[in-house]
Amino acid sequence: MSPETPGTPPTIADVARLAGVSKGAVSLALNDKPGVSEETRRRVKQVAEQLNWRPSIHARAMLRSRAFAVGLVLARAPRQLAVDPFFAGFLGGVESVLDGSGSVLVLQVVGEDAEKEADSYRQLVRERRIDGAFLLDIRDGDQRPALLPALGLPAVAVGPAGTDCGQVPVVGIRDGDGIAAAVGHLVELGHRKIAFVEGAPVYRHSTSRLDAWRQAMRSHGLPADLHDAGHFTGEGGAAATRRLLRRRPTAIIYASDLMAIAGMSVAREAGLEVPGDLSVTGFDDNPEAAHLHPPLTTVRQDPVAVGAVAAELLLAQIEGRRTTPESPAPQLIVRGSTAPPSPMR
Amino acid sequence: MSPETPGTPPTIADVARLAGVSKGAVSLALNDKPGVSEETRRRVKQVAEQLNWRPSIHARAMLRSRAFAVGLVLARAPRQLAVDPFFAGFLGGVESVLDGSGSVLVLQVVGEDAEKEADSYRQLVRERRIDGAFLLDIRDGDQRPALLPALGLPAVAVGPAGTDCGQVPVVGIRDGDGIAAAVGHLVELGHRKIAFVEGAPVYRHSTSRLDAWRQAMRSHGLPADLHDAGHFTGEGGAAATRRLLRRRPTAIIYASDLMAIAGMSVAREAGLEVPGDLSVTGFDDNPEAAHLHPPLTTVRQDPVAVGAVAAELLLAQIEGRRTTPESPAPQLIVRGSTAPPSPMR
DNA sequence: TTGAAAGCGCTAACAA
DNA sequence: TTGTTAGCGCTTTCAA
Repeated sequence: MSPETPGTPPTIADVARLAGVSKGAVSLALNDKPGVSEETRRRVKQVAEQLNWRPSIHARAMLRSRAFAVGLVLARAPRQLAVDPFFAGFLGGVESVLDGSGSVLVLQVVGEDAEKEADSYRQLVRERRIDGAFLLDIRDGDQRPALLPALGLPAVAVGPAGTDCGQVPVVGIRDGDGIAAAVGHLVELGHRKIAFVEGAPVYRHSTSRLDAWRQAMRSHGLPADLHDAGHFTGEGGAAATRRLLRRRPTAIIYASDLMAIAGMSVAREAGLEVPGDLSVTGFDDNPEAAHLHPPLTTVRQDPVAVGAVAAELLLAQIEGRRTTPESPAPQLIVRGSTAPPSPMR
Repeated sequence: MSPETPGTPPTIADVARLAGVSKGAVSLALNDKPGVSEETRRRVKQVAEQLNWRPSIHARAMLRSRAFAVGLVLARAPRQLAVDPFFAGFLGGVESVLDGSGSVLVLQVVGEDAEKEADSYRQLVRERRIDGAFLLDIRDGDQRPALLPALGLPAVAVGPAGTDCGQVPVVGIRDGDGIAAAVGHLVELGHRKIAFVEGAPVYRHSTSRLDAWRQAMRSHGLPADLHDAGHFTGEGGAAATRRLLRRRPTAIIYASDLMAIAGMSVAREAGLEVPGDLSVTGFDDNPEAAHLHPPLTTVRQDPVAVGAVAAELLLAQIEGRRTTPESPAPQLIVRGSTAPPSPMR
């Protein structure tokens, strides 16, 4: 391994001196621009390699007015972040694309405060810290789809397919297809009283799942009247389940695994067997889902792919390229928490 | 709300011109340095406010050779990230401190490859992108405690209390106390055959929990022979449980909630009641833990506090200040998955 | 093909 | 108390 170089990192002047050329020549040589002989280019590259030199990101940023960084601002309480396996996968996908691109990710977590969130974006722009931004957790009446273009900041939104974000392109998540698959699966098993526990109505990815459930129910000729909000929390999911159970559904579709897990416990405490007396489906395919008792039937998205697509799209926008990204379809994972309804009920 | 300013952001020259002073005066005025009259300072500040001006981070970075950013490089597969509520809380805590500091967080996720991880740090330093870094997931034979100081990069490690990271200060997580509390709780209930499922032995936070279990068992005069590795995954936890169950423990302590959840399912499939025939404890207090059936007795850390302490320490180190951070104690949350052992077994 | 020089936006040392 | 100026490390003219 090369020896580490503590203290001041080498500058372009060091490279130039050692290669016996001017700073300008070094720049041309290393950026593969014409105006320098092959021989010189080779020597310069070798010296740069040997010195372990990289251009200072700040010096480059001053010239090109590019920060070589993209931003992700999240208005969520840490606890709400922990709940969400989508986020971790998304990050991984983003990084996989950023990796070779020369840009890095600047992450800010600001708690549930839309105003602080907007200020974060403003400040990142004013300080020229980022060249573009991701827009997650699109809300009802969200100001960001207007704010980011107004700031002159390229942006990519991630949300349910069909979401309108004005000038901001959207990587469409096909949550709806996942919910429809869950409804179809349950109908096929013979269920007719299929309830739905939505998340937090302020989020588009919550309302879109509710809408998808409604539409799927209607398309099967079933009433879409049994639903309640669980706010994506365990407590909320449990409370919604308690209320819904009074109306005797034979199956409940939850907009998240966490709520489904809480719901299963409530059902069991009410003396119902899962899936014998009540079928349950979740959403997300948390790591726990496959290892519950019974294992949870759920919808698996591919957050890594979504992150990669979003990052690809954002970089393309920043660099003025065009791409037509494909966003992956969700998948229904059928496990043990769904079964035909009991004839008793 | 102030109108957004698309296009080129204002520079210090714009502020100077509008305020009718020189650029130098603007700099002094806004950084609250002496050498400028109160009257001028007031006017300059007002103009800056009105123009919505912030100094370019890159220009400042060139002068002070500071990037006003700190780095966090994570060598984990996205799936392994999703499993871990600690990480999300830690991020939240870090951000809460960074928020008012003028620094931001640069995050890199590189997959499980120690060499890529090291290269990430090297590159961030060479490009002068960060002023300091966090060191998480300390492993056996980890090269980073040597690498980061060699790169001249201030760093703060986060790991089990007592971990030696050479020149890198460690924010000690007192996992051991949590495990000891779990053992104590079970012993008090009357258990004597208490097994332990560790995580992935390569991580210090895995071995430290195993060691804590051993030591606690011995201190109660019990043998510490029933243990197995579950690698922090659901599959691993299930497999370890199957093996351990043959040796008829009355309780199993798991090094993570995910493994505990998988273990409970395995026990139930083997015809054992939890907690009637087998008591179970987890670690992390995942959002699901309280909503399982039965709810899981587990150890809760305070990852938000840990993140805040680590960030505080890192900033202090970068700025040459001294602090003596306190790291919070973990807490045993007793729920329904633990009970006195059945007299039958 | 090469070298010298200007300038990106800012701070700090200087002179007025 | 002020305004001027020299750079920080780099890219990009422009001359040689």
